[in-house]
Amino acid sequence: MPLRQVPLTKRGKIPAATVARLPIYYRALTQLFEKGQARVSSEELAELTGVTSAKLRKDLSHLGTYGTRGVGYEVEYLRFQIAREMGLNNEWPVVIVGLGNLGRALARYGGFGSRGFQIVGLFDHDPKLVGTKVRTGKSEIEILSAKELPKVTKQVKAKLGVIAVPSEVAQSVCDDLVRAGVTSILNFAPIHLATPTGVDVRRVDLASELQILAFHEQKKIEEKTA
Amino acid sequence: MPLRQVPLTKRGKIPAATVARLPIYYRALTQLFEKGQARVSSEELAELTGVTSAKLRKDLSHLGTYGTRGVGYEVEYLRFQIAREMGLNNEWPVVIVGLGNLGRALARYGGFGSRGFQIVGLFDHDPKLVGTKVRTGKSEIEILSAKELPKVTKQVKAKLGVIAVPSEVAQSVCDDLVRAGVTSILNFAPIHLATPTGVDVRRVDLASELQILAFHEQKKIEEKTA
DNA sequence: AAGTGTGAAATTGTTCACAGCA
DNA sequence: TGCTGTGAACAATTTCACACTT
Repeated sequence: MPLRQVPLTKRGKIPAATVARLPIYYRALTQLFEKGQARVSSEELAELTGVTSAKLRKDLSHLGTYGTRGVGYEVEYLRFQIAREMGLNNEWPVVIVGLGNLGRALARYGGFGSRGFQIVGLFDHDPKLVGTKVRTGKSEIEILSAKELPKVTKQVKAKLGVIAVPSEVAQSVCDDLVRAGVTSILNFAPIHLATPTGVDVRRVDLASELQILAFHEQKKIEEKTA
Repeated sequence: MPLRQVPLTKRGKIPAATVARLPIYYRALTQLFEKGQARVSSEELAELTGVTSAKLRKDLSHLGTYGTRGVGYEVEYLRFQIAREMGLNNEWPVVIVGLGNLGRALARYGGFGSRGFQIVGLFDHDPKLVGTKVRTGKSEIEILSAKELPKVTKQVKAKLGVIAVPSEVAQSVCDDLVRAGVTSILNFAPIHLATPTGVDVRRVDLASELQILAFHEQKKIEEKTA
């Protein structure tokens, strides 16, 4: 009987709403850590991240009991626990498909390269782009033809893929990625991608975000003229 | 007593979760419209947008009763109603602050300029960028010094602002925008912005999205080794 | 005394299932 | 007959408030 792996947490499923907030907490804790602050209260961390202190405590309680009553949380320790829970101590290989304005911005964006993610493949089907190089965080990386996608993605064992191509080809790119073994996709095309179960897709839609804000703006105006 | 404005809907507050999905429906309806399809069922539109048909019908029921039992929805009519509800028939002036990789990608991104949003101001404090021009959808627009932000933003009456600057200066840029009359902010900096009540902020955090995916990836791996 | 951890209550969002209309 | 619109059941999330620990 093999020795059972030490459980990462007290094995309760973490609610999706909580998972979506962990990166924000992680970010704030990193700032505090870099500032040299050793301890933080739920009240202070909540303030910093724009949630209520009760919500923050409830969120953290799903990971384990990492605080001290009457005192607060150790910044470094809590930061480490969140990183571990989120898998940020691993280095995740990521491929990006589509290197137009947005794709190139993403490739160059330091935030990806720096924390747990390494860009290992850039693909585009525009012959003018293929062969050119893009400076990502630390290194330069060459844009490959979209035809190379299946082979290269399998080779580097990338499980995470970013889609930054026009809507019309997004589904077909998605299919290629899934066939190549990608099981988590960040989709910047403003359409719904059909995927087999087991593949996670998160959509980031820049125009939608503005539209949601416009909706609220309109409500503000209506209130005034009501 | 002035004549009361015709109410846009049967005046019930639309749930936030529904509002967040309206842009997706709108997008799909636009596609159908451009394809020349006149009618659509909740089942078909749901499929296209990745929601269940029951959820879709419930969402639409908050706007009004725009369908026909036994038949479905008129694509063009429903599209118009959603656009109206979201304020997309207005043209919203938008300013973008920060024209690094991401800001420039946003400025050039056709999706903004095309539907209901017009970029009316670009600001950066890097002297190397100030004075250069960026091609947005239809026109070219010059990057102005961040010092001009308060004056120009007020002048053009922009209520929507996009923040694409480094975290360290995001709060101060936010304060400037709010003072200049902006009441809705799309924030790409990975920090929480403190704003007065009445100002809406939506945060889009690219690294967070990848981290959430990494979390799910890790769970998949744990399942296999469990 | 201070501040976490957590049941219980309240709120919000989703799914079900079917009445009602074209 | 087919498909919408919607109450009612259910599920998820947030908030409350306080027992508990240091």
